[in-house]
Amino acid sequence: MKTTQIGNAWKGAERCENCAIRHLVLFSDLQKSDFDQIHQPIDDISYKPGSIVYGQSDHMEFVYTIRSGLVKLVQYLPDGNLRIVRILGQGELLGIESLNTQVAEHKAITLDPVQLCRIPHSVITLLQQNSPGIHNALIARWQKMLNMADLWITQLSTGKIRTRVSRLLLLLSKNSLDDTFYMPTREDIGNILGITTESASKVTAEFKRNGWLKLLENNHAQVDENKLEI
Amino acid sequence: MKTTQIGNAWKGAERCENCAIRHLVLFSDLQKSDFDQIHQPIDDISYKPGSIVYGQSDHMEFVYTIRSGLVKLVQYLPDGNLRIVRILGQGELLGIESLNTQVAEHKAITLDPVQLCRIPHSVITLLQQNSPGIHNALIARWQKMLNMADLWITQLSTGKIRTRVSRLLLLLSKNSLDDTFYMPTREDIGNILGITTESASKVTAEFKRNGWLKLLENNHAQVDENKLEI
DNA sequence: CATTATAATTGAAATTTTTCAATGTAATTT
DNA sequence: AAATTACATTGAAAAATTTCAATTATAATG
Repeated sequence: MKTTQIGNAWKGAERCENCAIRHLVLFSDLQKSDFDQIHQPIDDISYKPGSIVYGQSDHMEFVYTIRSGLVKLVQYLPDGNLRIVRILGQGELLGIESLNTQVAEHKAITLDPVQLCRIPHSVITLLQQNSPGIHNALIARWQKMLNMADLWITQLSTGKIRTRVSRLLLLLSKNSLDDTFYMPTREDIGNILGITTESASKVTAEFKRNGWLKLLENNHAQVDENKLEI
Repeated sequence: MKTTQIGNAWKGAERCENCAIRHLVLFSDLQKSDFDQIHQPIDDISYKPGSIVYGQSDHMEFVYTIRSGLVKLVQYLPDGNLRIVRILGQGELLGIESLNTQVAEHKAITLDPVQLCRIPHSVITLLQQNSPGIHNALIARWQKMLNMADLWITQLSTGKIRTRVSRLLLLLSKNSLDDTFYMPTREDIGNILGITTESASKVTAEFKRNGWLKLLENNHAQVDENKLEI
């Protein structure tokens, strides 16, 4: 975990102001004067694949903007079982729920090399008082999260396994910028769909045999969207 | 569908101000001066069980506060299949997502006799500009929705059917104010859990035979929480 | 109250999914 | 490059779930 301080007590958030992906993040609507209010350091942190950003029930003092990479949100059942409830990517906010409760609802684990900006709760609170634009940015994130959660229920937890694996791969493919996408491990596919690792493997192996799914370097893959959509 | 106008162009929202469940609804934090800004009518509407409040993809100009009763949110898959993604009760907001997009993400159907307050989007927009308290009230609803959605994924879409039916009944029971709760039809249980009506029936019938579930008048029921928790 | 319609239950067979154990493959370390 | 480790695949049997068809119970209606 490598940390670079983006702003600090005297420099404020000038680097946020000029951030290459600012249009994608929470601060897109802010003005220069808004940035001048920020006096807490906003750190830019790099994570290796498989790193735990925070754990379920952790006390939280930060939220995290994803600059690049993918993060899975995992939730545990009382019996120790778990389910992956979302996968978040660039521009999305980790730990948004902790702004109100100070507690993380999920465990957040990086899937690939990830860069996050760590924003203190106090920065958000301050902006909420003085920079009304931040509200819409936050609500937009809530809305996106809820849409994704509903999609998880409707598309990924309903129907036969083959259908659900198809829907997941299509989703990953269509959300990707190029024609390849991050291919989760079979275990993760299982935990996304609520099925066993073996069942996930049987279906993905079948798709590969059919030529509908091609595995590439670096945990990436490519699908024939037309074939899977049937 | 019986409508009573709560406020109107000249009376404003004085009845909202004195609403018996105001502490539970979106307007809990508002001051007298806030209510004085409201000049659009807020109607109080009664629905019979099984009424459609709005449909998926409907153009929306209102959100709805639940004064009493239960409402299910249904989402359709492209193939015509459907899933119930949430059940909402007193104090919760229907159509919150339409505040940003003007479009309903779900079909909303009443489960029992329901009373709703229909609030024009314009009222919320106005309050967002002048009454900062409304933001927290809205965010609290987003957060509750997302918690419920995650719970639906983790608890209700994971595991064997018997476990999932147990979890659902426990959830309904624990969210209820008294020791009875609204018992969904077996078809609805199926659409909540993503299983067939028959499977839902087989398990609930078994619970009844075991004496763990008792059906009462009026689509209500009671469970032995200790037995189901095993 | 009798009738009709709707919802719930049940059982047996078919299908799907999991389980368990073994093997194959790929990536990483020594 | 060999050894080790982790991940992926496969097959057969067991278990869970769906399907389909029939029956029973409950609610709604004239």
